[in-house]
Amino acid sequence: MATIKDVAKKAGVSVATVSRAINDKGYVHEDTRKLIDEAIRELNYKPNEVARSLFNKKSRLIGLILPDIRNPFFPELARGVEDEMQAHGFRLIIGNADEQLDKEIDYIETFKLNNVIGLISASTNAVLSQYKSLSFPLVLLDRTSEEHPSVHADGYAGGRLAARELVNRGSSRITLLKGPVEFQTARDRFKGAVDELYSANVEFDVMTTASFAFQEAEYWAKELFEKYPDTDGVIASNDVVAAAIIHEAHRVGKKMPEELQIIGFDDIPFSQFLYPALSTIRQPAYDMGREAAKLLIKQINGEKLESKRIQLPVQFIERQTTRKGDHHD
Amino acid sequence: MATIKDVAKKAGVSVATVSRAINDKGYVHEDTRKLIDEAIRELNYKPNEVARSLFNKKSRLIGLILPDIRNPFFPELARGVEDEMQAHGFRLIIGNADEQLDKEIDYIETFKLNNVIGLISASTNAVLSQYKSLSFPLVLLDRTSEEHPSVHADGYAGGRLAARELVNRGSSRITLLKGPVEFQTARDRFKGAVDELYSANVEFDVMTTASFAFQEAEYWAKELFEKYPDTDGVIASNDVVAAAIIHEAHRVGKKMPEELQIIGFDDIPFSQFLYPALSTIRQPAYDMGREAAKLLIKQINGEKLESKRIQLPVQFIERQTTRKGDHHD
DNA sequence: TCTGTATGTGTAATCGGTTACACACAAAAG
DNA sequence: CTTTTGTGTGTAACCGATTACACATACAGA
Repeated sequence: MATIKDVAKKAGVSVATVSRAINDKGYVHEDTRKLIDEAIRELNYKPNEVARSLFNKKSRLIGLILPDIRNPFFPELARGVEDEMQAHGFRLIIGNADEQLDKEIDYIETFKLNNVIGLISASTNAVLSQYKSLSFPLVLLDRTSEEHPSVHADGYAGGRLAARELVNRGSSRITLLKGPVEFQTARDRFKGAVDELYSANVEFDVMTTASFAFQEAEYWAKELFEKYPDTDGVIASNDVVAAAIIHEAHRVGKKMPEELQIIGFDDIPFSQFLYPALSTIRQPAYDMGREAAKLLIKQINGEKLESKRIQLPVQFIERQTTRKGDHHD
Repeated sequence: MATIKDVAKKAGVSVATVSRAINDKGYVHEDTRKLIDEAIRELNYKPNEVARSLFNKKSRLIGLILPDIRNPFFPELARGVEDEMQAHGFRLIIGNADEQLDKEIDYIETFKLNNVIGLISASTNAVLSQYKSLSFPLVLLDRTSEEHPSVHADGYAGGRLAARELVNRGSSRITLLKGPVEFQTARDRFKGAVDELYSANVEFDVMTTASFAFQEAEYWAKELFEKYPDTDGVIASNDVVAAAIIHEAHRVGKKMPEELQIIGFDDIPFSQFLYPALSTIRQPAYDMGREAAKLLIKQINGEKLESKRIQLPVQFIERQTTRKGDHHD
C-alpha cells in the first residue's frame, strides 16, 4: 500500500502539503494540488484510516449494537441506520450482543478502542455504566432514556391499540403476553395493553414470555394453550412469538380468526407470509434506524438537537388473524 | 484514557518495559511486572488498539461481509462466525453489502483501512478484483472458490435430494425455481435438481427468481401460479421464496401437501412456523459459520490447512408441505 | 581474573498520518 | 520604501503503541 510519503515524493512536495491537499485545509497552490492529485491517482493511494484515527482520535466508523441479530426486527433497524450512514460517508460496524451482558461490554470496549466516532445501541442494557463514560456520542434505539438521545416507537400507544382492536373485534377472554422485562419497549406495550383492557373493562390473563428468541417461542406457545385453553384473543409480545402461537393454534385445532384472534408486534417481513397472515402493530423499524442515524450524525457535527427523544408512531396492520370489526373510524 | 506512558510513570519504568510486560515479550523482572500490573489496574489501562494496529499492521478485528442481513439465513451464519471468533479473542464486524457491488467494495476498503486481520465473505461477488489484492487471509462462506479457502454446504446434493423427495412423494408436474444466477449455491442446487429430475424422467418447468429478497418473493409466487397453475410440486430456491409460495397457494386455494408439495432450501428458523410447516433442505448455517471462522483462524495463525474447501452436508427436513412418501431408506 | 551468557531495562526509531510553527515571497497598504 | 497581509510550503512534534539496539549487571566456566 502506498503511503503519504510515496505520494509526497512522487509529487515532489512534503507530506504536510499532501495532507493539506487531501483534507482541504490551509493553502495549497492550484498547480501543486494537481501534481498531488495525479500522484494519488497513479499510486492508487488511500489514506490509512488507522493512522488518521490515531492522531485525530476519531475514525469514520459508527458502532451499532444489536441485542439479537436473528430477530428480523433488528436487521431491519440496522438497514435504516446503514443507509443513512452510507449517505454521509460513515461506515457501520455491527456488534451482536446476543442479549448477553459480557458480549455487549466487549463490543463497547472494542468500539472504544477502535475510535468509533459514535455509537447506536439497541441493547437492553442501556443503563450500563459503560455507556456513561463514552467519549463519543451515543444514541439509543428502540428504547428511551433520560440521559441520552433516543429513537423509539410508541410502544404504549401500540399496546393500547392492540388491545382496542382486539376488543373491538370481539375477543372477550384475552391473554396478554408480557415480553422480557429487560426490554423497555416490551414493558411499554404491556402497560398500554393493560391500561386499555382495564378501561374497556375486559377480562384478561397475563403470561410472561421471558425471551423473544425463536427457540423459546414455541415453548411459550405451548404454555399458553395449556394454561389458558379457552382464550379467544392473544396480544403477543412480538411477531416471533405470535408466529409460534399461530403454529401451535393450528396444532391444537383452533380456527383463526373465528375462535382465536392474535395480534403481534413489530411487523417483521415474515408476518405477511404466515397463515393466517398476522395482524400486527407495526413499528417503522427502517425509519427508526434512519432517525437514530440522523440524530447521531447531528451530534457528531456538533449541531444542536431540537428534540432528544424521537418517538415514531405505530400502526395497526390488519391481516387475517383478526376478524372484521365494527370499526369506529 | 490512560496511555502506556501514564502506566510507565506510575510504575516508575520506561514504556518499553511496560510494553514487554503487557505482551509477554523479552525479559521483565518479576517485581517490576507486579508494579506494572498494579499501575495498570489502578489506572484501568487498556492498550489503544489503534496505535497497536498502526504499528503491527494488524488489529484483532475480523470482517464479515453478508449479502443481505434481512434474509434470516445470513444472521445464522454470522452467529456461527461470531461465537467461534469470540472464543479466540477476535472481534467481528459485520458489513451488509445488500447485494450491491459498490457497497461491498466500500466495505472491503473499510476493512482494509482498518487493518482487519482476516475477512470472511458470504457475498456473491467473490470474483471481485478487490479480493485478490488483500494483505490478509480470506475465507469464502456459502460459496466455493479455486483460489481461496471456502466453506459451503453441498448445494448440488441438496438439489438432488429435494427433487428426489418430491418425486418419491408423488409430484409429477414439478416446477423448479432457479435462484439468482449470481449465487453460486443457487446454481448448484438448481443443477442438482435438474440432474435428478432428468434421471428420474420426470417432467418439470423452470422459473427464475432473480432475487432472494422478501419484497420480491411475493411477486415470484404470483408469477408461479399464473404461469404454471397446475404444478403439483415446487422446489423453491430458498425458504423465503417458499414461504411466499405457501402464502400464495392458500390464496389461490391449493391444498398442501395434497394438491401441491413444496420444498424449500436453508431451513431458516421461521420455516417451522409456517402453515403448513415447510419441508426443506437444511443447510447447517451456524456450523458453516463456525467452520469458516476456524479456517480463518488457522490461516491467521499460519497453520497449514489440510483442506481448503470444506463442504458440509445438507439434510432433508420433513415437515408438512410434503406428503408421506414410500420411503426408500 | 577474564570471558561469555542470561537477565533486565532504557533510548530512540518507527508505523502513517496531522498540524503548529517558521519561513519565504508577493501584493497591498501606509 | 517600509510594513502589513495573504499565500504557499517545509520541518518537526505528536498521536500511542512496539521493538531493535545499546548497555548494565550477575553469575557461570576457564
